[in-house]
Amino acid sequence: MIGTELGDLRRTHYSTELNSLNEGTDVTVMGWVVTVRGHGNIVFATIRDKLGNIQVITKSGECEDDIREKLSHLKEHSSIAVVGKTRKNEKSPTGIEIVPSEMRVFSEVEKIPPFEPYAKTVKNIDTRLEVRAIDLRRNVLQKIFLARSVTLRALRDYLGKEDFVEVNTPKMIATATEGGAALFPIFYYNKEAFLAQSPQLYKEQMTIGLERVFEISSFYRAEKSHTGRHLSEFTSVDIEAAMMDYTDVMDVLESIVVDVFKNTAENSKTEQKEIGHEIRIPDSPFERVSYTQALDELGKMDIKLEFGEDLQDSHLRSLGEKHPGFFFLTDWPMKLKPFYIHEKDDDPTLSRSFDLQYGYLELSSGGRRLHDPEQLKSRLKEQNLDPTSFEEHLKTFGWGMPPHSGWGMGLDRLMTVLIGIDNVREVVLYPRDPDRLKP
RNA sequence: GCCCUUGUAGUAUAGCCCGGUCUAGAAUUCGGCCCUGUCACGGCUGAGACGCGGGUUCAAAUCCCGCCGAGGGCGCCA
Repeated sequence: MIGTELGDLRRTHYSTELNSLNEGTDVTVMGWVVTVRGHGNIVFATIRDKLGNIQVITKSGECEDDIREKLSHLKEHSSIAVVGKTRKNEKSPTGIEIVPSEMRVFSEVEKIPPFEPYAKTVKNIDTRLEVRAIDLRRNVLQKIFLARSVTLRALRDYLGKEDFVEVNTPKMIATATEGGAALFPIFYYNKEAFLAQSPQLYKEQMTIGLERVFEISSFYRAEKSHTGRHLSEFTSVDIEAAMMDYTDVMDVLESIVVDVFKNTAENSKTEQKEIGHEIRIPDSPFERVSYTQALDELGKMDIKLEFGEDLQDSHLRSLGEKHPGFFFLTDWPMKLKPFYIHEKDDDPTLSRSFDLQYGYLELSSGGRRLHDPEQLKSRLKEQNLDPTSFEEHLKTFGWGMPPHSGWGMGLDRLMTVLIGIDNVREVVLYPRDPDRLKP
């Protein structure tokens, strides 16, 4: 019997659950055709679902001829259900196979797919992104996003244990004059508005009531960056904590990174195998290198920089070679840091700030924030920002803003490090960059 | 914004440097036929491509120019 509708039919087992069943058990599996191998009077097909593959065998005399006939012409990626009995057979790839008594073809492939479902590597990332949904059906991609899911859970678990409250801040904002990265303008009824590039101001305000907050969300930067580590829409992990100095949140960052690596390593064993990368748990504590030390180290490599100069990508690459793996770059000059960063007590030209590096790759940056509104106002002026644009933000500081610190970490970059891939687009479902808005 | 690389069937590629051998080759995919234990089955057979527009030349996939597309790097990056 061959049908086309789901009707009352439901899956009874996933492919990987069949091995524990007795021979002759009635099962219904649902999934997608991977390959069909015809031999005239005997036709094999491999069906995949989200957990794995299972072989279907249609042999003349064992199974209706029209099922065998139909199956032999199904194209890869077709979505089907097979109802039948299990049979153990050593010649089957998984030791068990299904002899069908009924088949339903939900959706038959008409167009030729751009690549085979079993393909491990397809060179052209653009071809894949054009048909991302099909791309994501490939094993490797499935495993990457399963690992990402494990990582997200580990982050939430850890921060929850440390009494951080998960919050959701607005992504549509009114202020455009925060300096730094360019914002995406949007229409907000009859007003101009922007997509948020960070939860910075909101998460700071939240420390008044909730003390410790975190957010994992998408943010937007209209920078025309063409690199393997920038996206126009990216996922950021942000925390902000009252009554903590920057060294305290560095400790949080260090242990959450180690914890996430440990957790993801343990809970994605099959994923790592499929991806072909073994997650290594980093040694802690991470090395802490001050900006001033970094200048010295670069000087010894014949790279002369004046105090106050920003570290270019090439400089970070040199530092990254000297400090492979994770390390903190701390105590940056005030002038290189945003207006809300707190200076050091013993040297007001230096800030209580840090970046977390993985080699040359910047994973996170954070620091101690100013909580005195007057200081904030004068810092805004120093950086040629208009304090009136920040009135909404500043007024909250008049009601008992505590000392606080925090950081933001790029989740997509963290995933590339975890998985050992060098392009963030591989670890984002539908990446957005200056040249790609679809699909 | 700047720089480098690149564009050949559905896909991934050979050919390009050094123009004629290209009627553009092999793989996979797709169509047809054969096959009762395959497993990316196999065999036979058929179909399918030089991004677009100019130029050089007796002759252009091949050399030159422009456009378009793609990849990467730099810069930018609360």
